[in-house]
Amino acid sequence: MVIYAGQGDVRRSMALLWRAPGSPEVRAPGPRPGLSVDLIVETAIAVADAEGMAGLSMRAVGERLGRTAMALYTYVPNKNELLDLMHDRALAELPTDYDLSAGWRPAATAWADALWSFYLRHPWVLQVSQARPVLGPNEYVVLETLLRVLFETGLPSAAVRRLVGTLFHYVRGSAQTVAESRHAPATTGVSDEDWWRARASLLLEVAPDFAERFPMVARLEGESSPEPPADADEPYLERETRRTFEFGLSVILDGVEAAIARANA
Amino acid sequence: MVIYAGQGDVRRSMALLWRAPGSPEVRAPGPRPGLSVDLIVETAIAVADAEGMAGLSMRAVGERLGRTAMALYTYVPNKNELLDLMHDRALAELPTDYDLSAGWRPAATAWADALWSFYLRHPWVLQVSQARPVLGPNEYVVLETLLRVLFETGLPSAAVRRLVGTLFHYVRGSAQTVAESRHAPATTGVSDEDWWRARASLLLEVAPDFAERFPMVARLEGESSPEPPADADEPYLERETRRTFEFGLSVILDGVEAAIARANA
DNA sequence: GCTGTCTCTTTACGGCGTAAAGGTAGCAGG
DNA sequence: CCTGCTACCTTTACGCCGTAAAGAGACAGC
Repeated sequence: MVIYAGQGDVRRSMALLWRAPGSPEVRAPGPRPGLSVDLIVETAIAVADAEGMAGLSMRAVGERLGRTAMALYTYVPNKNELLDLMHDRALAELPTDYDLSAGWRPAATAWADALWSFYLRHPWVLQVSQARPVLGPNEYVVLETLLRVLFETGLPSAAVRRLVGTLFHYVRGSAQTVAESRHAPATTGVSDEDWWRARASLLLEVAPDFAERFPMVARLEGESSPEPPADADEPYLERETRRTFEFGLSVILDGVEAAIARANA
Repeated sequence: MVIYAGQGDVRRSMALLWRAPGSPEVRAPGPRPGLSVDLIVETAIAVADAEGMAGLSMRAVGERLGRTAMALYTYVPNKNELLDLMHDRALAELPTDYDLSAGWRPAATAWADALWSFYLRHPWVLQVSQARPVLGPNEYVVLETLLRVLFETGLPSAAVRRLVGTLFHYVRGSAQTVAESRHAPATTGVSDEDWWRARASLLLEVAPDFAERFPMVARLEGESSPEPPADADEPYLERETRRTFEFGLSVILDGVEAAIARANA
Protein backbone atom coordinates (compact mmCIF):
# COMPACT_ATOMS: atom_id res chain seq x y z
CA MET A 1 0.00 0.00 0.00
CA VAL A 2 1.51 3.25 -1.15
CA ILE A 3 0.74 6.59 0.38
CA TYR A 4 0.38 9.04 -2.46
CA ALA A 5 1.72 12.52 -2.31
CA GLY A 6 -0.99 15.07 -1.72
CA GLN A 7 -3.34 12.70 0.02
CA GLY A 8 -3.64 15.11 2.88
CA ASP A 9 -4.72 17.79 0.42
CA VAL A 10 -7.34 15.44 -0.96
CA ARG A 11 -8.71 14.97 2.54
CA ARG A 12 -8.92 18.71 3.03
CA SER A 13 -10.66 19.33 -0.26
CA MET A 14 -13.20 16.57 0.32
CA ALA A 15 -13.94 18.06 3.71
CA LEU A 16 -14.48 21.46 2.12
CA LEU A 17 -16.87 20.01 -0.44
CA TRP A 18 -18.93 17.93 1.95
CA ARG A 19 -18.91 20.23 4.95
CA ALA A 20 -22.33 20.95 6.35
CA PRO A 21 -23.68 24.22 4.91
CA GLY A 22 -24.22 25.77 8.32
CA SER A 23 -20.81 25.11 9.84
CA PRO A 24 -20.64 24.33 13.55
CA GLU A 25 -18.28 27.25 14.20
CA VAL A 26 -15.93 26.40 17.03
CA ARG A 27 -14.66 29.87 17.68
CA ALA A 28 -10.93 30.04 18.09
CA PRO A 29 -8.82 32.91 19.33
CA GLY A 30 -8.03 35.62 16.88
CA PRO A 31 -10.23 38.07 15.00
CA ARG A 32 -13.70 37.08 13.77
CA PRO A 33 -13.64 35.73 10.23
CA GLY A 34 -14.91 38.47 7.98
CA LEU A 35 -15.57 36.14 5.10
CA SER A 36 -16.60 32.54 4.67
CA VAL A 37 -16.06 29.79 2.14
CA ASP A 38 -19.69 30.05 1.06
CA LEU A 39 -19.47 33.77 0.53
CA ILE A 40 -16.29 33.45 -1.47
CA VAL A 41 -17.72 30.67 -3.63
CA GLU A 42 -20.88 32.67 -4.31
CA THR A 43 -18.89 35.75 -5.21
CA ALA A 44 -16.60 33.80 -7.48
CA ILE A 45 -19.62 32.35 -9.28
CA ALA A 46 -21.00 35.84 -9.73
CA VAL A 47 -17.70 37.00 -11.20
CA ALA A 48 -17.49 34.02 -13.53
CA ASP A 49 -21.10 34.45 -14.67
CA ALA A 50 -20.51 38.10 -15.42
CA GLU A 51 -16.98 38.15 -16.80
CA GLY A 52 -16.47 34.61 -17.97
CA MET A 53 -13.73 32.25 -16.98
CA ALA A 54 -11.09 34.60 -18.38
CA GLY A 55 -12.25 37.33 -16.02
CA LEU A 56 -12.18 35.11 -12.96
CA SER A 57 -9.08 35.87 -10.96
CA MET A 58 -8.33 35.73 -7.29
CA ARG A 59 -7.76 39.47 -7.40
CA ALA A 60 -11.16 40.06 -9.00
CA VAL A 61 -12.99 37.98 -6.43
CA GLY A 62 -11.10 39.61 -3.59
CA GLU A 63 -11.82 43.07 -4.87
CA ARG A 64 -15.56 42.35 -5.08
CA LEU A 65 -15.40 41.40 -1.41
CA GLY A 66 -13.37 44.43 -0.42
CA ARG A 67 -10.29 42.33 0.26
CA THR A 68 -7.02 41.55 -1.40
CA ALA A 69 -6.51 38.39 -3.40
CA MET A 70 -4.41 36.89 -0.65
CA ALA A 71 -7.21 37.16 1.89
CA LEU A 72 -9.02 34.36 0.07
CA TYR A 73 -6.23 31.94 0.80
CA THR A 74 -7.28 31.90 4.43
CA TYR A 75 -10.46 30.10 3.41
CA VAL A 76 -9.61 28.26 0.20
CA PRO A 77 -6.35 26.44 -0.51
CA ASN A 78 -5.95 27.65 -4.09
CA LYS A 79 -7.78 28.61 -7.25
CA ASN A 80 -8.29 25.05 -8.44
CA GLU A 81 -10.07 24.08 -5.27
CA LEU A 82 -12.18 27.19 -5.56
CA LEU A 83 -13.19 26.10 -9.04
CA ASP A 84 -14.21 22.70 -7.74
CA LEU A 85 -16.29 24.29 -5.02
CA MET A 86 -17.89 26.68 -7.53
CA HIS A 87 -18.73 23.79 -9.80
CA ASP A 88 -20.37 21.70 -7.15
CA ARG A 89 -22.20 24.66 -5.69
CA ALA A 90 -23.60 25.72 -9.05
CA LEU A 91 -24.96 22.22 -9.67
CA ALA A 92 -27.21 22.72 -6.66
CA GLU A 93 -29.57 24.83 -8.72
CA LEU A 94 -30.55 21.95 -11.00
CA PRO A 95 -33.98 20.40 -10.44
CA THR A 96 -33.82 17.19 -8.45
CA ASP A 97 -36.84 15.30 -9.58
CA TYR A 98 -38.87 14.83 -12.68
CA ASP A 99 -42.36 13.65 -13.30
CA LEU A 100 -42.21 10.02 -14.34
CA SER A 101 -45.93 9.51 -14.70
CA ALA A 102 -45.72 9.85 -18.48
CA GLY A 103 -42.76 7.49 -18.69
CA TRP A 104 -39.02 7.96 -18.87
CA ARG A 105 -38.84 9.81 -22.18
CA PRO A 106 -40.47 13.12 -21.29
CA ALA A 107 -38.54 13.09 -18.04
CA ALA A 108 -35.24 12.49 -19.82
CA THR A 109 -36.03 15.28 -22.24
CA ALA A 110 -36.81 17.66 -19.41
CA TRP A 111 -33.62 16.65 -17.64
CA ALA A 112 -31.53 17.33 -20.73
CA ASP A 113 -33.21 20.69 -21.30
CA ALA A 114 -32.55 21.70 -17.72
CA LEU A 115 -28.88 20.76 -17.96
CA TRP A 116 -28.60 22.54 -21.30
CA SER A 117 -29.94 25.81 -19.95
CA PHE A 118 -27.85 25.40 -16.82
CA TYR A 119 -24.75 25.32 -18.97
CA LEU A 120 -25.90 28.40 -20.80
CA ARG A 121 -26.46 30.22 -17.52
CA HIS A 122 -23.01 29.23 -16.27
CA PRO A 123 -20.83 28.77 -19.36
CA TRP A 124 -17.69 28.72 -17.25
CA VAL A 125 -18.75 25.34 -15.85
CA LEU A 126 -17.95 23.90 -19.26
CA GLN A 127 -14.35 24.94 -18.80
CA VAL A 128 -13.92 23.24 -15.46
CA SER A 129 -12.16 19.99 -16.09
CA GLN A 130 -14.68 17.19 -16.28
CA ALA A 131 -12.21 14.35 -16.29
CA ARG A 132 -11.70 14.10 -12.59
CA PRO A 133 -15.13 14.36 -11.11
CA VAL A 134 -14.88 16.27 -7.91
CA LEU A 135 -17.13 13.79 -6.13
CA GLY A 136 -18.95 16.64 -4.48
CA PRO A 137 -22.39 16.21 -2.95
CA ASN A 138 -24.29 18.02 -5.67
CA GLU A 139 -22.57 16.06 -8.37
CA TYR A 140 -24.06 12.97 -6.80
CA VAL A 141 -27.47 14.59 -6.50
CA VAL A 142 -27.43 15.30 -10.22
CA LEU A 143 -26.34 11.76 -10.99
CA GLU A 144 -28.96 10.32 -8.64
CA THR A 145 -31.65 12.38 -10.34
CA LEU A 146 -30.73 11.17 -13.80
CA LEU A 147 -30.49 7.57 -12.60
CA ARG A 148 -34.01 7.71 -11.20
CA VAL A 149 -35.18 8.63 -14.69
CA LEU A 150 -33.07 6.14 -16.58
CA PHE A 151 -33.77 3.12 -14.41
CA GLU A 152 -37.36 3.65 -15.47
CA THR A 153 -36.39 2.38 -18.92
CA GLY A 154 -36.00 -1.08 -17.44
CA LEU A 155 -32.60 -1.42 -19.10
CA PRO A 156 -29.88 -3.34 -17.25
CA SER A 157 -27.51 -1.44 -15.01
CA ALA A 158 -24.59 -1.65 -17.40
CA ALA A 159 -26.63 0.00 -20.16
CA VAL A 160 -27.94 2.65 -17.79
CA ARG A 161 -24.42 3.45 -16.68
CA ARG A 162 -23.31 4.04 -20.24
CA LEU A 163 -26.40 5.98 -21.07
CA VAL A 164 -25.49 8.39 -18.31
CA GLY A 165 -22.20 9.09 -19.99
CA THR A 166 -23.78 9.39 -23.40
CA LEU A 167 -26.36 11.93 -22.31
CA PHE A 168 -23.89 14.01 -20.32
CA HIS A 169 -21.38 14.10 -23.14
CA TYR A 170 -23.98 15.02 -25.69
CA VAL A 171 -25.50 17.84 -23.68
CA ARG A 172 -22.09 19.11 -22.69
CA GLY A 173 -20.76 19.07 -26.22
CA SER A 174 -23.83 20.81 -27.58
CA ALA A 175 -23.94 23.46 -24.92
CA GLN A 176 -20.28 24.25 -25.40
CA THR A 177 -20.80 25.54 -28.89
CA VAL A 178 -23.60 27.91 -27.99
CA ALA A 179 -22.08 28.96 -24.71
CA GLU A 180 -18.87 30.03 -26.38
CA SER A 181 -20.63 31.89 -29.13
CA ARG A 182 -22.78 33.67 -26.57
CA HIS A 183 -19.83 34.93 -24.69
CA ALA A 184 -17.80 35.90 -27.71
CA PRO A 185 -19.67 39.06 -28.70
CA ALA A 186 -19.16 40.56 -25.27
CA THR A 187 -15.42 40.19 -25.56
CA THR A 188 -14.95 41.14 -29.18
CA GLY A 189 -17.70 43.70 -29.69
CA VAL A 190 -18.90 42.07 -32.88
CA SER A 191 -22.12 40.12 -32.89
CA ASP A 192 -22.13 36.53 -33.94
CA GLU A 193 -24.09 37.06 -37.11
CA ASP A 194 -22.05 40.04 -38.20
CA TRP A 195 -18.89 38.12 -37.57
CA TRP A 196 -20.18 35.23 -39.63
CA ARG A 197 -21.21 37.48 -42.48
CA ALA A 198 -17.82 39.14 -42.59
CA ARG A 199 -16.03 35.79 -42.71
CA ALA A 200 -18.41 34.27 -45.22
CA SER A 201 -18.03 37.08 -47.71
CA LEU A 202 -14.27 36.87 -47.43
CA LEU A 203 -14.48 33.16 -48.01
CA LEU A 204 -15.46 33.62 -51.62
CA GLU A 205 -12.58 36.01 -51.99
CA VAL A 206 -9.86 33.64 -50.74
CA ALA A 207 -11.44 30.48 -52.15
CA PRO A 208 -13.23 31.31 -55.38
CA ASP A 209 -13.39 27.63 -56.30
CA PHE A 210 -15.29 26.85 -53.12
CA ALA A 211 -18.27 25.16 -54.79
CA GLU A 212 -16.06 22.75 -56.73
CA ARG A 213 -13.83 21.92 -53.80
CA PHE A 214 -16.69 21.31 -51.41
CA PRO A 215 -19.69 20.18 -53.43
CA MET A 216 -21.53 18.61 -50.48
CA VAL A 217 -21.15 21.71 -48.37
CA ALA A 218 -22.40 23.81 -51.26
CA ARG A 219 -25.33 21.45 -51.70
CA LEU A 220 -26.16 21.65 -48.01
CA GLU A 221 -26.10 25.41 -47.98
CA GLY A 222 -28.05 25.68 -51.18
CA GLU A 223 -30.78 23.29 -50.16
CA SER A 224 -31.47 23.80 -46.54
CA SER A 225 -30.86 27.39 -45.53
CA PRO A 226 -32.97 29.62 -47.74
CA GLU A 227 -32.86 33.00 -46.05
CA PRO A 228 -32.23 33.26 -42.36
CA PRO A 229 -35.62 34.75 -41.47
CA ALA A 230 -35.23 37.83 -39.36
CA ASP A 231 -36.51 37.27 -35.87
CA ALA A 232 -36.02 39.98 -33.31
CA ASP A 233 -36.66 37.66 -30.40
CA GLU A 234 -34.05 34.97 -30.82
CA PRO A 235 -31.00 35.26 -33.05
CA TYR A 236 -31.07 32.93 -36.01
CA LEU A 237 -27.91 31.05 -35.19
CA GLU A 238 -28.94 30.50 -31.61
CA ARG A 239 -32.32 29.11 -32.58
CA GLU A 240 -30.68 26.84 -35.13
CA THR A 241 -28.34 25.52 -32.46
CA ARG A 242 -31.16 24.91 -30.02
CA ARG A 243 -33.08 23.02 -32.65
CA THR A 244 -30.04 20.98 -33.50
CA PHE A 245 -29.78 20.15 -29.82
CA GLU A 246 -33.40 19.03 -29.62
CA PHE A 247 -33.08 17.06 -32.82
CA GLY A 248 -30.00 15.21 -31.64
CA LEU A 249 -31.56 14.51 -28.28
CA SER A 250 -34.61 12.96 -29.90
CA VAL A 251 -32.35 10.88 -32.13
CA ILE A 252 -30.56 9.58 -29.04
CA LEU A 253 -33.81 8.83 -27.26
CA ASP A 254 -35.10 7.04 -30.34
CA GLY A 255 -32.00 4.91 -30.09
CA VAL A 256 -32.77 4.22 -26.44
CA GLU A 257 -36.26 3.12 -27.39
CA ALA A 258 -34.76 0.77 -29.94
CA ALA A 259 -32.53 -0.67 -27.22
CA ILE A 260 -35.52 -1.18 -24.96
CA ALA A 261 -37.47 -2.89 -27.71
CA ARG A 262 -34.49 -5.13 -28.40
CA ALA A 263 -34.13 -6.01 -24.72
CA ASN A 264 -37.80 -6.93 -24.45
CA ALA A 265 -37.84 -8.99 -27.62
CA MET B 1 -24.00 48.26 -45.13
CA VAL B 2 -21.83 48.72 -42.09
CA ILE B 3 -18.11 48.24 -42.06
CA TYR B 4 -17.26 46.40 -38.89
CA ALA B 5 -14.27 47.17 -36.75
CA GLY B 6 -11.50 44.68 -37.21
CA GLN B 7 -12.51 43.67 -40.70
CA GLY B 8 -9.00 44.22 -41.89
CA ASP B 9 -7.74 41.76 -39.31
CA VAL B 10 -10.30 39.24 -40.45
CA ARG B 11 -9.01 39.61 -43.98
CA ARG B 12 -5.47 38.97 -42.86
CA SER B 13 -6.37 35.91 -40.85
CA MET B 14 -8.42 34.40 -43.67
CA ALA B 15 -5.48 34.95 -46.00
CA LEU B 16 -3.19 33.18 -43.53
CA LEU B 17 -5.54 30.22 -43.29
CA TRP B 18 -6.17 29.79 -46.98
CA ARG B 19 -2.75 30.68 -48.31
CA ALA B 20 -1.28 28.14 -50.68
CA PRO B 21 1.03 25.77 -48.78
CA GLY B 22 4.03 26.53 -50.98
CA SER B 23 3.93 30.31 -50.85
CA PRO B 24 5.00 32.27 -53.95
CA GLU B 25 7.76 34.13 -52.06
CA VAL B 26 8.22 37.56 -53.54
CA ARG B 27 11.59 38.37 -52.04
CA ALA B 28 11.79 41.81 -50.55
CA PRO B 29 14.83 43.65 -49.29
CA GLY B 30 16.02 42.76 -45.85
CA PRO B 31 17.34 39.57 -44.32
CA ARG B 32 16.09 36.14 -45.41
CA PRO B 33 13.24 34.93 -43.25
CA GLY B 34 14.66 32.36 -40.87
CA LEU B 35 11.27 30.94 -39.99
CA SER B 36 7.92 30.48 -41.69
CA VAL B 37 4.30 30.36 -40.69
CA ASP B 38 4.22 26.63 -41.41
CA LEU B 39 7.24 25.94 -39.28
CA ILE B 40 5.85 27.95 -36.40
CA VAL B 41 2.48 26.25 -36.59
CA GLU B 42 4.09 22.81 -36.65
CA THR B 43 6.31 23.64 -33.72
CA ALA B 44 3.39 25.03 -31.74
CA ILE B 45 1.44 21.84 -32.37
CA ALA B 46 4.40 19.80 -31.16
CA VAL B 47 4.58 21.88 -28.00
CA ALA B 48 0.85 21.58 -27.38
CA ASP B 49 0.87 17.83 -27.98
CA ALA B 50 3.74 17.39 -25.56
CA GLU B 51 2.99 19.90 -22.84
CA GLY B 52 -0.73 20.48 -23.22
CA MET B 53 -2.50 23.74 -23.73
CA ALA B 54 -1.20 25.05 -20.41
CA GLY B 55 2.37 24.57 -21.61
CA LEU B 56 1.82 26.33 -24.90
CA SER B 57 3.25 29.81 -24.68
CA MET B 58 4.79 32.09 -27.23
CA ARG B 59 8.01 31.88 -25.27
CA ALA B 60 7.97 28.09 -25.34
CA VAL B 61 7.39 27.94 -29.08
CA GLY B 62 10.07 30.55 -29.69
CA GLU B 63 12.57 28.75 -27.54
CA ARG B 64 12.03 25.48 -29.41
CA LEU B 65 12.88 27.40 -32.59
CA GLY B 66 15.93 29.07 -31.10
CA ARG B 67 14.23 32.47 -31.10
CA THR B 68 12.58 34.75 -28.62
CA ALA B 69 8.83 34.90 -28.24
CA MET B 70 8.67 38.21 -30.03
CA ALA B 71 10.24 36.78 -33.18
CA LEU B 72 7.01 34.88 -33.83
CA TYR B 73 5.07 38.10 -34.16
CA THR B 74 6.79 38.75 -37.46
CA TYR B 75 4.88 35.81 -38.92
CA VAL B 76 1.73 35.50 -36.86
CA PRO B 77 -0.38 38.39 -35.58
CA ASN B 78 -0.99 36.98 -32.11
CA LYS B 79 -1.52 33.82 -30.08
CA ASN B 80 -5.21 33.50 -30.93
CA GLU B 81 -4.48 33.46 -34.64
CA LEU B 82 -1.77 30.92 -34.04
CA LEU B 83 -4.31 28.72 -32.28
CA ASP B 84 -6.66 28.98 -35.24
CA LEU B 85 -3.88 28.01 -37.60
CA MET B 86 -2.86 25.11 -35.37
CA HIS B 87 -6.42 23.89 -35.25
CA ASP B 88 -6.97 23.94 -38.96
CA ARG B 89 -3.58 22.43 -39.66
CA ALA B 90 -4.13 19.57 -37.24
CA LEU B 91 -7.45 18.72 -38.90
CA ALA B 92 -5.50 17.92 -42.04
CA GLU B 93 -4.47 14.57 -40.63
CA LEU B 94 -8.02 13.23 -40.55
CA PRO B 95 -8.98 10.70 -43.25
CA THR B 96 -10.91 12.26 -46.10
CA ASP B 97 -12.96 9.41 -47.43
CA TYR B 98 -14.69 6.37 -46.16
CA ASP B 99 -15.87 3.19 -47.79
CA LEU B 100 -19.56 3.52 -48.47
CA SER B 101 -19.99 0.14 -50.14
CA ALA B 102 -21.43 -1.35 -46.95
CA GLY B 103 -23.77 1.61 -46.45
CA TRP B 104 -23.62 4.76 -44.37
CA ARG B 105 -23.52 3.18 -40.94
CA PRO B 106 -20.09 1.54 -40.96
CA ALA B 107 -18.72 4.65 -42.61
CA ALA B 108 -20.24 6.91 -39.98
CA THR B 109 -18.84 4.69 -37.24
CA ALA B 110 -15.39 4.82 -38.78
CA TRP B 111 -15.64 8.59 -39.11
CA ALA B 112 -16.56 8.98 -35.45
CA ASP B 113 -13.77 6.65 -34.35
CA ALA B 114 -11.25 8.62 -36.39
CA LEU B 115 -12.38 11.92 -34.90
CA TRP B 116 -12.36 10.42 -31.42
CA SER B 117 -8.79 9.24 -31.68
CA PHE B 118 -7.80 12.51 -33.31
CA TYR B 119 -9.02 14.37 -30.24
CA LEU B 120 -7.07 12.01 -28.02
CA ARG B 121 -3.92 12.60 -30.05
CA HIS B 122 -4.38 16.37 -29.85
CA PRO B 123 -6.32 17.04 -26.67
CA TRP B 124 -5.55 20.75 -26.87
CA VAL B 125 -7.85 21.00 -29.90
CA LEU B 126 -10.75 20.50 -27.51
CA GLN B 127 -9.79 23.69 -25.75
CA VAL B 128 -9.77 25.81 -28.87
CA SER B 129 -13.01 27.68 -28.99
CA GLN B 130 -15.47 25.87 -31.19
CA ALA B 131 -18.14 28.53 -31.25
CA ARG B 132 -16.65 30.61 -34.00
CA PRO B 133 -15.56 28.15 -36.62
CA VAL B 134 -12.41 29.42 -38.16
CA LEU B 135 -13.65 28.63 -41.64
CA GLY B 136 -10.28 27.23 -42.53
CA PRO B 137 -9.80 24.92 -45.49
CA ASN B 138 -9.36 21.74 -43.50
CA GLU B 139 -12.42 22.45 -41.45
CA TYR B 140 -14.36 22.35 -44.69
CA VAL B 141 -12.63 19.17 -45.79
CA VAL B 142 -13.73 17.48 -42.58
CA LEU B 143 -17.26 18.72 -43.01
CA GLU B 144 -17.33 17.67 -46.66
CA THR B 145 -16.14 14.20 -45.69
CA LEU B 146 -18.87 13.75 -43.12
CA LEU B 147 -21.50 15.08 -45.48
CA ARG B 148 -20.57 12.55 -48.13
CA VAL B 149 -21.30 9.85 -45.58
CA LEU B 150 -24.49 11.33 -44.20
CA PHE B 151 -26.14 12.18 -47.52
CA GLU B 152 -25.97 8.45 -48.11
CA THR B 153 -28.73 8.03 -45.55
CA GLY B 154 -31.13 9.63 -48.00
CA LEU B 155 -32.38 11.97 -45.28
CA PRO B 156 -33.36 15.50 -46.30
CA SER B 157 -30.77 18.27 -46.12
CA ALA B 158 -32.21 19.84 -43.00
CA ALA B 159 -31.90 16.56 -41.10
CA VAL B 160 -28.39 15.97 -42.41
CA ARG B 161 -27.36 19.42 -41.30
CA ARG B 162 -28.54 18.77 -37.77
CA LEU B 163 -27.04 15.33 -37.72
CA VAL B 164 -23.67 16.90 -38.40
CA GLY B 165 -23.99 18.98 -35.26
CA THR B 166 -25.23 16.06 -33.23
CA LEU B 167 -22.33 13.81 -34.17
CA PHE B 168 -19.71 16.49 -33.68
CA HIS B 169 -21.06 17.48 -30.30
CA TYR B 170 -21.28 13.93 -29.12
CA VAL B 171 -17.77 12.96 -30.17
CA ARG B 172 -16.36 16.18 -28.80
CA GLY B 173 -18.12 15.84 -25.48
CA SER B 174 -17.03 12.24 -25.10
CA ALA B 175 -13.44 12.83 -26.07
CA GLN B 176 -13.15 15.72 -23.68
CA THR B 177 -13.60 13.54 -20.64
CA VAL B 178 -10.93 11.03 -21.61
CA ALA B 179 -8.57 13.61 -23.00
CA GLU B 180 -8.56 15.54 -19.76
CA SER B 181 -8.09 12.47 -17.65
CA ARG B 182 -5.23 11.37 -19.87
CA HIS B 183 -3.39 14.57 -19.43
CA ALA B 184 -4.03 14.90 -15.73
CA PRO B 185 -1.56 12.27 -14.47
CA ALA B 186 1.29 13.97 -16.26
CA THR B 187 0.60 17.21 -14.46
CA THR B 188 -0.23 15.89 -11.02
CA GLY B 189 1.95 12.83 -10.80
CA VAL B 190 -0.91 10.66 -9.58
CA SER B 191 -2.47 8.12 -11.89
CA ASP B 192 -6.14 8.28 -12.61
CA GLU B 193 -7.03 5.09 -10.81
CA ASP B 194 -4.99 5.91 -7.75
CA TRP B 195 -6.59 9.32 -7.61
CA TRP B 196 -10.01 7.77 -7.86
CA ARG B 197 -9.26 5.25 -5.15
CA ALA B 198 -8.03 7.93 -2.78
CA ARG B 199 -11.15 10.03 -3.31
CA ALA B 200 -13.54 7.08 -3.12
CA SER B 201 -12.19 5.87 0.18
CA LEU B 202 -12.46 9.36 1.62
CA LEU B 203 -16.02 9.56 0.37
CA LEU B 204 -17.21 7.06 2.94
CA GLU B 205 -15.39 9.05 5.56
CA VAL B 206 -17.05 12.39 4.83
CA ALA B 207 -20.43 10.94 3.85
CA PRO B 208 -21.09 7.82 5.90
CA ASP B 209 -24.78 7.91 4.95
CA PHE B 210 -23.91 7.72 1.27
CA ALA B 211 -26.04 4.66 0.46
CA GLU B 212 -29.19 6.20 1.95
CA ARG B 213 -28.67 9.60 0.36
CA PHE B 214 -27.97 8.20 -3.08
CA PRO B 215 -29.75 4.88 -3.40
CA MET B 216 -29.69 4.80 -7.20
CA VAL B 217 -25.98 5.48 -7.32
CA ALA B 218 -25.39 2.77 -4.76
CA ARG B 219 -27.54 0.40 -6.79
CA LEU B 220 -25.62 1.22 -9.95
CA GLU B 221 -22.27 0.64 -8.32
CA GLY B 222 -23.42 -2.51 -6.62
CA GLU B 223 -24.91 -4.10 -9.70
CA SER B 224 -22.73 -3.22 -12.59
CA SER B 225 -19.12 -2.89 -11.55
CA PRO B 226 -18.03 -6.08 -9.83
CA GLU B 227 -14.27 -5.79 -9.62
CA PRO B 228 -12.37 -3.71 -12.12
CA PRO B 229 -10.47 -6.58 -13.74
CA ALA B 230 -6.79 -5.86 -13.88
CA ASP B 231 -5.62 -5.39 -17.43
CA ALA B 232 -2.08 -4.32 -18.00
CA ASP B 233 -2.72 -3.24 -21.54
CA GLU B 234 -5.47 -0.64 -21.19
CA PRO B 235 -6.38 1.05 -17.91
CA TYR B 236 -9.80 0.09 -16.66
CA LEU B 237 -11.26 3.59 -16.66
CA GLU B 238 -10.04 4.28 -20.14
CA ARG B 239 -11.54 1.12 -21.54
CA GLU B 240 -14.81 1.86 -19.80
CA THR B 241 -14.88 5.33 -21.35
CA ARG B 242 -14.16 3.98 -24.81
CA ARG B 243 -16.94 1.47 -24.47
CA THR B 244 -19.29 4.16 -23.30
CA PHE B 245 -18.35 6.12 -26.39
CA GLU B 246 -19.05 3.19 -28.68
CA PHE B 247 -22.29 2.42 -26.91
CA GLY B 248 -23.56 5.98 -27.19
CA LEU B 249 -22.55 6.17 -30.82
CA SER B 250 -24.49 3.04 -31.65
CA VAL B 251 -27.49 4.44 -29.78
CA ILE B 252 -27.31 7.58 -31.90
CA LEU B 253 -26.98 5.60 -35.11
CA ASP B 254 -29.93 3.43 -34.07
CA GLY B 255 -31.86 6.66 -33.76
CA VAL B 256 -30.75 7.67 -37.24
CA GLU B 257 -31.99 4.36 -38.59
CA ALA B 258 -35.31 5.00 -36.94
CA ALA B 259 -35.46 8.39 -38.63
CA ILE B 260 -34.70 6.82 -42.00
CA ALA B 261 -37.39 4.21 -41.49
CA ARG B 262 -39.84 6.93 -40.54
CA ALA B 263 -38.96 8.98 -43.61
CA ASN B 264 -39.44 6.01 -45.90
CA ALA B 265 -42.73 4.97 -44.33
C1' DG C 1 -2.27 42.14 30.58
C1' DC C 2 0.16 38.64 28.30
C1' DT C 3 0.37 35.23 24.88
C1' DG C 4 -1.00 32.54 21.13
C1' DT C 5 -3.71 32.26 17.15
C1' DC C 6 -6.10 33.63 13.23
C1' DT C 7 -7.33 37.28 9.58
C1' DC C 8 -5.71 40.08 6.29
C1' DT C 9 -2.17 43.12 3.96
C1' DT C 10 2.14 44.04 1.83
C1' DT C 11 5.69 42.77 -0.89
C1' DA C 12 7.79 39.93 -4.11
C1' DC C 13 8.76 36.18 -7.66
C1' DG C 14 8.34 34.01 -11.86
C1' DG C 15 5.17 33.24 -15.33
C1' DC C 16 2.08 35.13 -19.24
C1' DG C 17 0.82 38.06 -23.96
C1' DT C 18 2.45 41.70 -26.37
C1' DA C 19 3.63 47.01 -27.26
C1' DA C 20 7.63 49.84 -28.43
C1' DA C 21 12.09 50.72 -29.83
C1' DG C 22 16.37 49.60 -31.71
C1' DG C 23 20.18 46.74 -33.79
C1' DT C 24 21.52 44.30 -37.80
C1' DA C 25 21.59 41.91 -42.10
C1' DG C 26 20.81 41.83 -46.81
C1' DC C 27 18.97 43.59 -51.37
C1' DA C 28 17.89 47.74 -54.74
C1' DG C 29 19.20 51.77 -56.78
C1' DG C 30 22.66 55.38 -57.33
C1' DC D 1 31.10 50.49 -54.41
C1' DC D 2 28.26 52.78 -51.21
C1' DT D 3 23.76 54.28 -49.42
C1' DG D 4 19.45 53.61 -47.72
C1' DC D 5 15.42 50.99 -47.06
C1' DT D 6 13.18 47.16 -45.26
C1' DA D 7 12.23 43.14 -42.84
C1' DC D 8 13.92 39.93 -39.04
C1' DC D 9 14.84 39.57 -34.55
C1' DT D 10 16.18 41.10 -29.79
C1' DT D 11 15.76 43.81 -25.70
C1' DT D 12 13.15 46.02 -22.54
C1' DA D 13 9.02 47.02 -20.31
C1' DC D 14 4.00 46.98 -18.82
C1' DG D 15 0.19 45.09 -16.65
C1' DC D 16 -1.91 40.96 -15.85
C1' DC D 17 -1.84 36.24 -13.37
C1' DG D 18 -1.33 32.60 -9.06
C1' DT D 19 0.69 32.38 -4.84
C1' DA D 20 4.92 32.12 -1.30
C1' DA D 21 6.66 34.67 2.69
C1' DA D 22 6.55 37.82 6.23
C1' DG D 23 4.41 40.79 9.27
C1' DA D 24 0.56 43.89 11.25
C1' DG D 25 -3.38 43.97 14.00
C1' DA D 26 -7.46 41.93 16.43
C1' DC D 27 -9.41 38.98 19.62
C1' DA D 28 -9.89 34.84 23.24
C1' DG D 29 -8.30 32.45 27.20
C1' DC D 30 -5.11 32.37 30.85
